[in-house]
Amino acid sequence: MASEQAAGTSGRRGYHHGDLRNALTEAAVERARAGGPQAIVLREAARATGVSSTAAYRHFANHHELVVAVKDRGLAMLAATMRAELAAGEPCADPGDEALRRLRAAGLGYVRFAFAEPGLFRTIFHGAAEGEPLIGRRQAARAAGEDDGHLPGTPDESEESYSLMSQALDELVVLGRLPAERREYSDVVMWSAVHGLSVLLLDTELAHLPDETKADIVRRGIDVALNGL
Amino acid sequence: MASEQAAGTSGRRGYHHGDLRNALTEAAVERARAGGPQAIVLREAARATGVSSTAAYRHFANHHELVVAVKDRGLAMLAATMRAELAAGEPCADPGDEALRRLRAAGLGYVRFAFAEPGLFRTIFHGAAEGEPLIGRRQAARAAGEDDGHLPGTPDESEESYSLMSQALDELVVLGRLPAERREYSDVVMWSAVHGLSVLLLDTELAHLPDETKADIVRRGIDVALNGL
DNA sequence: CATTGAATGTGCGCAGTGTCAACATGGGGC
DNA sequence: GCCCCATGTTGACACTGCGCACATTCAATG
Repeated sequence: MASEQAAGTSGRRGYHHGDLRNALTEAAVERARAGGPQAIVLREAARATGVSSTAAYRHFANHHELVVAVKDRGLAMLAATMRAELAAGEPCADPGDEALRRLRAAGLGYVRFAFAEPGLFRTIFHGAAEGEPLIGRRQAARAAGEDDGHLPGTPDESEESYSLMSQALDELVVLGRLPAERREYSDVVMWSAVHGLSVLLLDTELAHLPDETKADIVRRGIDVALNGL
Repeated sequence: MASEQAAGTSGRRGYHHGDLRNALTEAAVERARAGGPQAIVLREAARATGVSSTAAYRHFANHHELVVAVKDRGLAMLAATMRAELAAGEPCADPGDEALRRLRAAGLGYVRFAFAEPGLFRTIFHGAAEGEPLIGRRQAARAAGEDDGHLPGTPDESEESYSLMSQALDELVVLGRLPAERREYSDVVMWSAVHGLSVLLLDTELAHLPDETKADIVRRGIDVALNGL
């Protein structure tokens, strides 16, 4: 009866699937890529995986947990895109220029991901109405003991996409390219700049602009942020 | 049978309601304020208005149109908040300073609205998956003839929240506080800055920060944008 | 190796949603 | 005064998330 999934791929060995949670998540990711967070429907994911709807509830307490799983995947892909953007450009000789290049590349990677995977991007930032932890959920792994200079409430370092920008900013301070007193909140402001660009160019009439114009706007936006810092 | 609505308020005079579309929209706005876009449910709005669910389809082609109506109201309230913020501060003597003050106030008003009405704010920017006109839908009123320097795809002037910032920028150029060659895209960048701040401080763990910290971040963010321009 | 209990998957049912089709009503124009 | 059409109503369909009772399998234990 299992129509869609060929038993070959990480297959179900009989009655038990073997990796249902992952399979469901993957199916959900696929839907989210195509249709955004609204397209994540538990029953459909189950159907696509060739399993009954209620089976999903053995691996996710409710629909929302499925969405959270998709968010995590999206976050990982976002970080990967940013890392790729970092690696793409060639390093600058001067350490200060290099740190700046990395900051800019991180921001660009952020926006690029939003454009490349709008469905996932929208899914990542969705449904935060009830103060749920949207980013950096993996903090559970770290005991809540140490009191570093870490701004509480900020995405913790385990969230790579955030730390990529944050680290570059730290370097800029060390290298004297950014006055230390302006370091505070700079990470959040930088993040907010690229996020705002992404959202507006994606979910607004600005989305209808030709791609080159969008690219110009993004460049301008990032420049403004870097200048302003 | 009509349980909730007292027949007093703009009442139904018998079988026909008289102003159903508005009544439904208002009910929907109320739900959106409390629970964001997801809370806009057509049947509920009808129920709250004391009317059958399908009656709504005489005024809205589908659920989405109801949401659009709520968006429009939200947009109007956003503009009102920004205008209020403009009027709140006292004007500066120097025209240049004044234009700058207005730009800053407009941005601040934007963020303030997001904080004051998160549900509506989220509703305004929601579900743009299929290139729908999110902002400035009233453009239908204006024939598509004249070719001003208006960047096509940009929210048109009828969208007040946008034009408030745009006008302030124009004044800055006229008064020589902003080089003309940097004027292009400045509006979008400014908009994106305040939007990014709003979204992140609302739909992220940053939402858990104490209010004063958030205010600091917003100030910093706006300063960075203004500086960078 | 047989048994047994927990993990996993199935079927069925409930409440709630968006939407459509067929019918009822009543207010405004001839 | 009559008739038409905008407006509102009832009933139904397909779909969703989710809970409950039952079926099956896997793995550990005697």
